[in-house]
Amino acid sequence: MPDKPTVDGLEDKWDGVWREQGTYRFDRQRALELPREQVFAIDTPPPTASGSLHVGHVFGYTHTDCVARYQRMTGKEVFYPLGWDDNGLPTERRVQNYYGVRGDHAAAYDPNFVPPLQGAEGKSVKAADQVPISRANFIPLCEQLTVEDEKAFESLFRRLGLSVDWEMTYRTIDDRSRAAAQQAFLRNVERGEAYQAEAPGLWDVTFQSAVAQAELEARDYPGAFHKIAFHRTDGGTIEIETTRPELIPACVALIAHPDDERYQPLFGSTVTSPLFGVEVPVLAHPAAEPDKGAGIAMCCTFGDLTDVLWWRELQLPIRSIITRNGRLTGDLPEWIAGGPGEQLYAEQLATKTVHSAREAIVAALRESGDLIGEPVKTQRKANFFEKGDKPLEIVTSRQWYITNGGRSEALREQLIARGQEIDFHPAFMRSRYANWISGLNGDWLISRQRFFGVPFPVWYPLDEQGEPDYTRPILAPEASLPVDPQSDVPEGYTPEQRGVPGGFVGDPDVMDTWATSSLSPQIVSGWPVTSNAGGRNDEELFAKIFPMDLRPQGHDIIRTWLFASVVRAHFENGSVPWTDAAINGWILDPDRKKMSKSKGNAVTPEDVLKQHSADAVRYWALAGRLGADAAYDESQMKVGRRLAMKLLNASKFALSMGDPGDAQPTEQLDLAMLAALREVVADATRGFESWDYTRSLELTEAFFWTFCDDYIELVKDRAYGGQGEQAAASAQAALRLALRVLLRLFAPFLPYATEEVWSWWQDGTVHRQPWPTVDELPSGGDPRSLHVLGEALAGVRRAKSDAKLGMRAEVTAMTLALPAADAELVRRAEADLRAAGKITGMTYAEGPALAVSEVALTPPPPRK
RNA sequence: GGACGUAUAGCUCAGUUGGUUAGAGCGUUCGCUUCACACGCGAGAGGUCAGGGGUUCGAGUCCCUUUACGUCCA
Repeated sequence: MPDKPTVDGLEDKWDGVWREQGTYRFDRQRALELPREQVFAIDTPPPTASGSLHVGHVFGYTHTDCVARYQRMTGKEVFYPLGWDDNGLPTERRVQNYYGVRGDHAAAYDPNFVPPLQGAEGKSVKAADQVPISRANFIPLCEQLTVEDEKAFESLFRRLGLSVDWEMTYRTIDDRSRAAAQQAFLRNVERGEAYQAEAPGLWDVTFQSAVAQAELEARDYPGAFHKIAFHRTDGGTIEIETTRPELIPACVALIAHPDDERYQPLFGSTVTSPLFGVEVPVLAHPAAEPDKGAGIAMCCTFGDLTDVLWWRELQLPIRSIITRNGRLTGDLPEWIAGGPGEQLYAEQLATKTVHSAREAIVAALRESGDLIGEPVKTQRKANFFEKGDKPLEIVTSRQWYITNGGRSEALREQLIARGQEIDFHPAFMRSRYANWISGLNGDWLISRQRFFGVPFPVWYPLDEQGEPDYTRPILAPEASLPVDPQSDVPEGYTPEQRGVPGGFVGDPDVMDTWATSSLSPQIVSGWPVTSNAGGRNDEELFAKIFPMDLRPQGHDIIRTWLFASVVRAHFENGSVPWTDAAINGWILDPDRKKMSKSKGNAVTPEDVLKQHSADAVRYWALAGRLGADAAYDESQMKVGRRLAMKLLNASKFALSMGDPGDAQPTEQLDLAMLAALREVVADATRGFESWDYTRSLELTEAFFWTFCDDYIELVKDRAYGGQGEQAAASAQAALRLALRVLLRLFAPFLPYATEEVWSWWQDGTVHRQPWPTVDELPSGGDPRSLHVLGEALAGVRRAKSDAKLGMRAEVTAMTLALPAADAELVRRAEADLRAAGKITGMTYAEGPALAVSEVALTPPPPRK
């Protein structure tokens, strides 16, 4: 037992011990032998290991750890792995900045490639200065850097005290994950749940990739309404308002609401577009908004998602002019060729950016007189990729999709019903899930034209002209997974046939990262992958723990990770992936804004942990309730640190009173304190069982302060022997009994301080002790006794405080007024009260409520 | 425009099936070297429970409504 205990340094000491002793190791054999309800399996979010963590991460992970620790102490075998979501765009971007490179599908492989930079941070390298390199050169850099980042993350999570089994980590890009993602995909294809389609989709010009609905973010974007005249055959005009005049050459129809009387006479007629003279129909569709602009809109294929809807539902032709690089197509569109706008298009629009094309068109409209008035500036809502900063375009391309209910009422209902099988904590989070499904407008687009991800296990045969035949995809056999179609060769072909007529070509795309991470329950639980890549198939374990117990995650990814996981388990396993979902809130900075690295308001957890200690940071995190956003608040960490310090000091003091051997508590006050603790044990357990562990912490903490401030103060004289040996033994026994229970109640919250104290006088780790039960504590006491004695002591303290004297002042006389029943409780512990209050003279009086009066005080002698 | 959530002390938050005088911590004020802790201890001040209406013997809590804020969707 140290002389001056401190929380500093406990992390290094105990993390090492826990690692060495395998304190948190998952015992597979025991799990298999136990009944299912005695196993607790957690599907932890794999963090994106790109760059540094911020305190927002610490928040959610601490909550999960607290639950894991509690469940472990109740005797369950806790399955608590952790993975790294290393594939995907965040990693690519970090690699680009770190090494000063950029993936380029057109670049050739360089076997002797050395990156121009090592360890650059942030945006110190301009995009234009990044060296374009081949996919084959780019991937190894991603591999290298993520491994480094993951080490830093693990070390931080260990320091935080996460009780995960660090021997069960996985990466979403490792062999097993890739094989699992590919196998699940192939089965989706076989069952008709995945398909490829040539269809209009959202496209990020900057990242050169398709984007899914779940990755959208609507943002305000400056624009201007242009009032533009379309020409009727009778010589009149129809005026429309648009923020995207550059799309006039792509116009396929004008559309108004069917009930709009202004346009009803025109439905079915045709008009011609200004400048280009293309004839387009005037049609009716309920998605047109009568009170927006002129109430009639031009439909272009494709300006936005409404255009896609119209195109699909009204069977309109495709007149696409925006290409993947965000510029207008360089080929003269056939519907413009030979018309009045041919020259305009060829000379001023072809290959131009959207921005320059708009300027050219507006100038031409002004000249032709088809621009009515001047453009009016406005803020329009535009769709952005959540990680991008240019509005998304819609381009038509061939992509893979997984059905998710967006185009099937029946599937939508099934998936919403799956949500009913999951207990959400808090329960209202289920409506986020159901709302998202109800609002889906298409299937899940999973192709990404990126580099660092899981490739599609698919090739396409090439015909005599060297064009791929997408109708006959060559699927990799399950036993061969994982495959990379860029380097692996499909059965029946030779490497020389790659890219030549009559040969084959690999699908160049990778999957959306959610298409892999949505399988995390299967990946971690041992779901058998036919090839057993990575050697971690475990059919027995999978049968035991799937569906898992708990999915903890943030509310912002209900629409992505949670939903996608339910979709995959629904298809592959015909069940939910887990029975409970615990949804944590965000960390807000003091201005109530979400803390995030990109906003520059994030605090790095390394410094915070060092400054306040892991227990302190955990205390802050665990004081935030499930589902509620929490303010970043270092003052709460200071409180946590104070609590951990108090636990060390009070425990040291209590233990220093002496070891009573086999003696049992007999004194009334001791039994009263233990009876109060019985209630705390019952309530704290109830808190955990109802997913309200914050309440358990509050209850335990409140009791602990009473224990320190009142109980210890009241009994310390007696415990030192002031009332004889037997009375001392009772106090000593009660102190140790209480401590043994308190340490276990605190263990899920403050793993370091509790383990430290436990080690002073007990064997083994506190984290493998059984969760306390009321039966461990004697039931004979009256909890009210501790309360009344505490009140009486407070009265004495108040008198001294009012007299501006120290607590060492002697009370030579006082009157204690209180109800008779309470007086009896005080009398039975009067010696304890006298000693704690330094009371040498006191008399009792009858009164309705406890009150201390007529106090005579003698100041303490000055100390030398 | 729709869905969900939030509104209680200067700040961060509790407040159970409706039931005494609405609680805690931080901060603040005053005091105290007290033989575990000054990273400490003791005491005090501080609230029209967002506004309005209703149900009830009784409302912070239930119902209606208004307002503000947050998130997601359109």
